Amino acid sequence: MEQTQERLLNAAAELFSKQGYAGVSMRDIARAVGITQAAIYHHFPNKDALYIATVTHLFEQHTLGISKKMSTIDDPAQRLEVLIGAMLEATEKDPRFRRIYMRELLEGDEKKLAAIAENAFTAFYEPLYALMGELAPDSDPQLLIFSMAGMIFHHLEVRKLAPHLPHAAEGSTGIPLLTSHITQLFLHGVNPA
Amino acid sequence: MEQTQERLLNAAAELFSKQGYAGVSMRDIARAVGITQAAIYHHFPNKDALYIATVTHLFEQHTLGISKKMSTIDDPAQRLEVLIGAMLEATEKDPRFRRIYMRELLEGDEKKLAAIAENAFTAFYEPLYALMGELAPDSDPQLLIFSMAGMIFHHLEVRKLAPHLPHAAEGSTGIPLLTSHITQLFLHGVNPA
DNA sequence: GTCTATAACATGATAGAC
DNA sequence: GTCTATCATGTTATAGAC
Repeated sequence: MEQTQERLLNAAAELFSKQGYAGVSMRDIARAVGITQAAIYHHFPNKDALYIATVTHLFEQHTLGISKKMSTIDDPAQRLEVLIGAMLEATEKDPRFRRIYMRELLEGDEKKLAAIAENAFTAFYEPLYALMGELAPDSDPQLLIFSMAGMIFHHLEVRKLAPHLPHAAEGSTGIPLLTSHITQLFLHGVNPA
Repeated sequence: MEQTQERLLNAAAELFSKQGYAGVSMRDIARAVGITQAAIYHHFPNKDALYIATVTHLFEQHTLGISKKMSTIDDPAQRLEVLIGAMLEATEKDPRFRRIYMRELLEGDEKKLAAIAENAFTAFYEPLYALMGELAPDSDPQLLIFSMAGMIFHHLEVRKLAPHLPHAAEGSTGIPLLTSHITQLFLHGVNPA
């Protein structure tokens, strides 16, 4: 069973994303996989390494498909819409990526953030950076990336809160609607002429 | 010293917002205030009660003067810029509110979120809703609010990660620059004609 | 590759002196 | 109101059998 490592990574992703690093014990993860806590140490040297491997694995899984989807499209505006739609779809289907990302921004120490940035994020970041350069050669690409990502993540993150606010929409907000909302806002602002 | 309770709440807010519930021990909080761990139990019956009191206190404190700042301005676009600037400034000056908000979105149960929405957000939410209605009568105000909030929060949240990404900007990104970036993007999109 | 056993330490909470 | 001392439990990690 070489696949134990894979199962560990998946169980860990589920637990860490929901309960955070400190909120999950090695026993919790072992129990989820059906082995004892000590056995984990055959696959990973310590909790920290398991966590970093988990995050890396999760980021790789998620960013790969999106990058591929983008690479076939020439028109920048169209590529943007595909990117936004793909990110929304991916993180709705599997919220673990988005939760870990948010968590790391909240409590990640410098060392963990550096590891994540290097191991998991750089490959995904480059095509985004290029896209923003094409869309708006005179703006700061990083600012644009962060604005886009902030909208995407927050719309999904806020779904649990939204129904409790005044003027709550009757139906739930679907991915296609969010995709076009964010794309239009990003391209043309609040009131397209 | 009746103020020990207040100091406990402030220290707890700082620590919980940074490290999460499970990531903070009663000893950590006690040390930050300069008393022993056992002494906390004179003020709060257990860790859970301390956490809930902390969040409530923080959200009450943060029932913002932002609404007031907005209320004096007639022009919607100008009001938007003031709002964005004020939110950026407030949550940079005291990141605890923003962090606890993000944290509650991540792991808050339905009951807590409902309480937060009603007690802390409704009063702040209404003028935003009105502003979006003025700016874009044909768009969904809630979607616009979430997009705006997502950008604001994410730009500040991502600051720790940004230096580790490729093409990292040389200088740090200041509030005035972020304010104009978000405002312009929100009003006119990526490439204002 | 997984187990049992255990070391070494951290944690939430309580008891009782002052 | 705060202290010291303590308890019971949970934690990461290691050692060694199978």
